[in-house]
This record gives sequence, C-alpha cells and structure tokens, in this order.
Amino acid sequence: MKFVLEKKDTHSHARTGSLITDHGSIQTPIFMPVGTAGTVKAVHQRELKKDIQAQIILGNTYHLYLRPGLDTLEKAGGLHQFIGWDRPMLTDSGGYQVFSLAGTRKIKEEGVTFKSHIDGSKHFFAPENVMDIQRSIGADIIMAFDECTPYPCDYAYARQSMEMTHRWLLRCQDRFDSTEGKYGYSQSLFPIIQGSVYKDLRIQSAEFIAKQGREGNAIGGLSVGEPAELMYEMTELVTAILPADKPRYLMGVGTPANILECIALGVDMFDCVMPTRNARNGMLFTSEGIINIRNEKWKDDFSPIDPAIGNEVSSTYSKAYLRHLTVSKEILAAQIASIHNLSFYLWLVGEAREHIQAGDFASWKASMVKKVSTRL
RNA sequence: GGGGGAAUACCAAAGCGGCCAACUGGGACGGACUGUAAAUCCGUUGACUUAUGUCUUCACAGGUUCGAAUCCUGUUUCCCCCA
Repeated sequence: MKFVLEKKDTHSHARTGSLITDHGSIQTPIFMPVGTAGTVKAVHQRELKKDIQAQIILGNTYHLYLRPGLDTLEKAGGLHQFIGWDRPMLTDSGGYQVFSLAGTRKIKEEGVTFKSHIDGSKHFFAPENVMDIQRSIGADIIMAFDECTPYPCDYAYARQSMEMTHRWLLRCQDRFDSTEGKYGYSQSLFPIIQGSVYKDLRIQSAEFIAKQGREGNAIGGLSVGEPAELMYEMTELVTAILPADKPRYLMGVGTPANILECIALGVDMFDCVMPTRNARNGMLFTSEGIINIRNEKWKDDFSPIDPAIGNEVSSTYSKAYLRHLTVSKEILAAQIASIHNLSFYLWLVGEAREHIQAGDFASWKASMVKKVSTRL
C-alpha cells in the first residue's frame, strides 16, 4: 500500500491524497460505507459502484467470524471473492464490539471473551487470533485489536485501557508481521489511538502509535457520545502528532458536519453507519439539509430527493414517493434512502476534495456545514 | 314472527360500581440513531392547558347510587339462531 499526499490546504489542515492498494486506489478524503456482515445493508455491490461510487467499504471481523465463519470465507477465496467486490476493503477488528457489546463480554489482558449475539456461544478474541481472522477475511486494510472506551470514562480507566491497547498493538504487529496475506495481495495494519477525552492520554497515545511507523493510522474511541467539540479537540490534538505522509482514519465519524470539520483538521478517511442506518429509519441527508422523510410535510412534495448530487436515484424519485414507501414499511424505501444517503456522503467528500484542490476549502466548508446541518 | 347477543376514543379491542380520560394492538403524528446485537428504539394521540389541575366523554334519553363506561327502564342501530 502506498499513500501519496497531493495537496495541502493553506487555511486549514485539510489535504488530498491517493491511497493505492492492490485492489485499486482511493482518493482522499474519503467516506467508507459500512458493510458489517459482508453487505452494506440494503445496497447491492453494483449500486455501490455505479450509483454511489464507493471506493472502499468496510467489513467487521466479529460478525464475519461468527457468520459465515472462516472456513467459508477461506473456501470462497476471501471476502472480496465471497461478496463480489473487487475494490478495496477494510475490516474493523472487533474493538468496537468490545464497546457496543459491553453487557456480554469480559476484558482481560490476554483478550476479550464475547458471548455471541446470535446464539449466546462463547468466543475469545485476542490480538493474535484477530490478526489471523483478518488474514482469512483478507481486507486490504485491517485494524489493530483495541478497546474502544465508553463516554464518559474516568481517567484511571481510560489510562489503563489505553496502555493495554498499546500492549495489544505490539502483539498485533508481532503476529501480523510474521504472517502473510492468504490470497496473493498485500494487507496493511492500522494501529488505533485511544485515550478517551484526556489530552495528555491522547498525546501519549498518538506518539506511541506514530512511532510504530505503520502505513496508516487511526483515531478511535471518539463519537461514542461525547460533545462534538471534544471530539474535534481530540482529533486536532492527534493529527498534529501523526505523520503527515500517512493516511489518518477517524473511526466511526460521523454526521456530514462532523466529517467536514474533521477533514479540516487533517483526517483523510471516515466510516459511519449513520448514512445507512438512518436511511433505514427515515432520515435523509441532502445538500440542502436534513430531512425526516416520515414527516407529514413531504406527503405531497413531488420534487426529487436531491438533484444537486447528480445521482440517478436521488434525482429520479420524489420525496412524496419515498415518504409513501417509508410509511408503508416497504423494502424499497430502505434501498432508495440508503443509496441516496451514501451517494450524498460520497458526493460531499468528493466536493471537499475538489475544494481543497481548488484552494477555497475553508470558505466552502463554512457554508456547507451550515447547509448540511439545517433541519428541513 | 320467535329467541339470543352486541353498541367503548381514528380502527380493532379490554374494562363490567370507586384505583378510568379509560389496558393493549394498529393507525396517525413527532423524536432518537456516529469503527451496525438496529428495516430498530422512544414519546404523544378527548379539550384547556402543563400544575401533574380543571372541564367534557364509553350509541341516545331517563333512572338507581355518596359515586356509573360498568346496575335498571325505554329508544335506536347492528349481528347470530329458529321459523
């Protein structure tokens, strides 16, 4: 994998770049649709490519390991082959499930014992087997196994958790560096900064992660309920420490406004379930603002969802039609809304990239943040 | 013609003397959702108004009772069975 830094913004820390993988290159800043269980929910791979123009999608180690399981994935020739996706992929390590499955898991130095959310069976995740599992899944970018701490989180816990995440990283690297990809292309391991919302911990973690010299770096443990200002503060703090010539991935972020703000802080990669999950729940992100398509006000609004983003689905179907499908709980509602929201997210980062290259990112961002945060 | 049963808020349906402005579904309306245990979850749904009060409700009209959606009488409508 190779990262080429292309242009730095003069009024902010925003930058553009190209991330080149064995499955093709990614133009940054980029948003990566989340496809937890080998599918971006409600969206075909064909639509991801043609309509949404996704350049890279995510998968999840925990979910794929439970189902379909590694045997199937290996027999299929890896996740790319299995799902029919020939562009880059990234897998999360299960670190987020350490956070989200808080009620059904136990953390120790050695690793984490999970209770499967599917059948209640017990499973053990540790840095070593998480690397092995991600080798079997075969994503281009794989994530270190970390503990994503909740918010709020007291200082003592945040500190000891961060230190354990660092020790886990060394174990991840040992295993990763002593193994090879199984399917003939290379994989890269991204370490993850933790430290909750404590400046000194974030600095310490960023320095530790930067020192490892991996091919890209991630910021984790944010967007877990803390105020956006704190998230920006932590992000700004660590992007200043991370090497400029490596891509920076802010995990789990976020709203359109969050993404624009964090691009300005020097982040290159984002992922979030928000465009897909909220689409299924009737919330649309558009170039004019946020729409709750269930609201009565759209009942007879026959204007297209969002013609400005140049996507066929978004300029063809009307708000009134999508509202009808949503209110009727029709499957097509989830499909159209998901395609639209993802198209919008990809359009948004594409626009950001163009404005960084054009040199007017800061002023464009200021007006865009306002627009995309408006409730229609 | 004879016998039996039922009428409750937008719909369906509990309640069968006080704890009922009335269970529960659905619908309608509104909100939440940030490395996906989520096509999920939460709230409101008589009025005035937000104290957690007042007023008007359970087909219609009377009545019994300190007190009725709940008991009695009559009226209207609907359903079932027998002729």
